[in-house]
Amino acid sequence: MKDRFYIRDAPEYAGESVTVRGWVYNKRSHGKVKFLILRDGTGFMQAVLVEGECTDEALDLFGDLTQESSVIASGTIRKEPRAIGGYEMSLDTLEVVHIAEDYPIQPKEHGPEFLLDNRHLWLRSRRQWAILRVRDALVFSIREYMRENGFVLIDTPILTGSIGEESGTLFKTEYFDQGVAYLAQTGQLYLEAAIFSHNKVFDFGPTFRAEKSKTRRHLTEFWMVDAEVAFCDNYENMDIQEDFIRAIVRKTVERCPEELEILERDAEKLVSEVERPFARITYDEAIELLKSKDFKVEWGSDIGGAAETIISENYDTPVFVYNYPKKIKAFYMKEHPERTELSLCSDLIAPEGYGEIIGGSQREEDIDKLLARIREEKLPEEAYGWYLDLRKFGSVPHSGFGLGVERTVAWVCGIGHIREAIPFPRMIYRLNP
RNA sequence: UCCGGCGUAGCUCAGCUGGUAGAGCAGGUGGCUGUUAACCACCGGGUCGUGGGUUCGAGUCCCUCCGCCGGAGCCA
Repeated sequence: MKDRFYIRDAPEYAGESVTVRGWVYNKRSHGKVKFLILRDGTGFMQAVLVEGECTDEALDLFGDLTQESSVIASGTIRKEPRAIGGYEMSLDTLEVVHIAEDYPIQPKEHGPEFLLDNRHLWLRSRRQWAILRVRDALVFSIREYMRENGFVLIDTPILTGSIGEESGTLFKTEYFDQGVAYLAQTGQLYLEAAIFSHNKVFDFGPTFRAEKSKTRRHLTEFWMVDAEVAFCDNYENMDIQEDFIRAIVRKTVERCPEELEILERDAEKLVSEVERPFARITYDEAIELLKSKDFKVEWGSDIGGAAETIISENYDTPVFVYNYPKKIKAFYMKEHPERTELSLCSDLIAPEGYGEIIGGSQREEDIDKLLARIREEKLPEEAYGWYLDLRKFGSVPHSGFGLGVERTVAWVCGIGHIREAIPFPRMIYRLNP
C-alpha cells in the first residue's frame, strides 16, 4: 500500500504513469474526446479518453459507466489548469469494478429531507467530503492542544445514574436491576473528580440531550470537549478558552486549505477573527447592548439565539458574555462574591451569528453553598453524594468549560446547519440512517 | 409543546380567479476533439401526502390526520 497512488499526491507524479482506484463522480462525452471525473477519497481528478490514445475496450466501457461506478483507471498524469485540482490523467486503460445502479444524488440542488434520507450516500459529495475532513482536522487539533498544554484525557461514562444538570432532558434506558440509566449530557461532573488526581483534564465524547429542539443549532447526539482545571478562577478560565479556540482554529485552517476553498469559506477572515483579543462583556453590558439595539429583553432573562446573533454582529471576534444571573444557570456554578445574584460563568459566542460554542464557569467549591443550591433547585440530594465528597477532601477553586464540536465545525466551515457537521446526525425526528 | 411554511415524475420545482398535469435534471437512443452541474435532438416516466367535504367538475377551495422544514422554549 505504501507506493499506491492517491489523487491528493498528483502534483508529485506529473509525467508519470499511475493507477487511480476510485469512483465515477461525473462524465462528459464530446464524441471522440471523453471526460471522466474520478474521486478516490483523497481528491478529484479528471481522466481524458481520446480515441486512438486509449484502448478500444476503455472507450466501450466509458459508455456503460454510471455515476458512482467503481473503477481502476491507469494513465499518465499531466498538469492541466483547466481540470479540477489542476492535474489530469491521459487515460490508457480502464477496468470496471462495479457498475452502480441509478444513483439518487445528482450534481445539483436537493432538499434537506432527501439528502438526510440518503446521508450514507450524501457523504460522498464534495461539500460533505470537505466538511468531514475539516471536522477531522479540528478534532485532531483539539487533542493536540490538550496534549501540548498538559491536559490529561479522562474518558467519562456515557451511561450514568441520576446525576447531571437537569433531569427532564435526559435519554433514559433500563439498566438491569438498578432501575433507570441516563445517557450523559456532559462529562463535567466526572472531570471535577479527576482534577484532584491530574490537575488539568479533558474529555471528548458524545453527549445526549432529549430536548425537542428543532433548530439549525441543535442535535440530540453531539460531541463535546470538556476541560477542567484545578486552582483556576473564572477569568483564567476565559484565558484558557481564548487560547484554545485561537489555536484550534489556526491549526484547522492551516490543515484544510483545499477543504475551505471547496466550502467557499474565507480562511483569512476566519483567522483574523481569532487573532485579536476576544471581546469580553458582562451579562449586564450584554443586556444594555441589546436594549440599545431595540431588542426586547429584560435583565434576568436568558440570551437566546437571536440575541446572540445581534451581540456577535457588534464585534469581529468571538465574544465572552460573563457573570449571568444565578437563576438561569446551573447549580454547580460559583456565586459572585460581591453580587450574590450572579454566577461566575461565561458563554463564548462565535462570530457571524454561529451562536454559543462554549459554556464555562468557576465551580462552587464550598460544600455548604453547593448543598444550599442543590436544595434551592430541588434536585435529588442523595444522587450527588460523590460529587459533594469532592468538596470534603482538599476542595480547591476550580473552573472548566465545554465546547460543542459540531457548532464549532459549522462556524469554521461557514455552513448553515450543524446537521452537516456530523457524519450521521441524530435529531428529534431522525434516527436513520 | 407552541407559532409559521411546505408536501405535484427518481430529484428540484412551475401549475393564476376551480375546467382534468408541465419544465429542467436523472434514465434510454443518436450526434459532437477540451468539457467544467457540457451541449443539441428524440423517447419513456404521475393514485398531485391521507381521509372526508363543497361543486356539474378539485392539484387548485374547506376540514381532519400524517410527514417534513424553520423559529420559540432549552441548550453546546
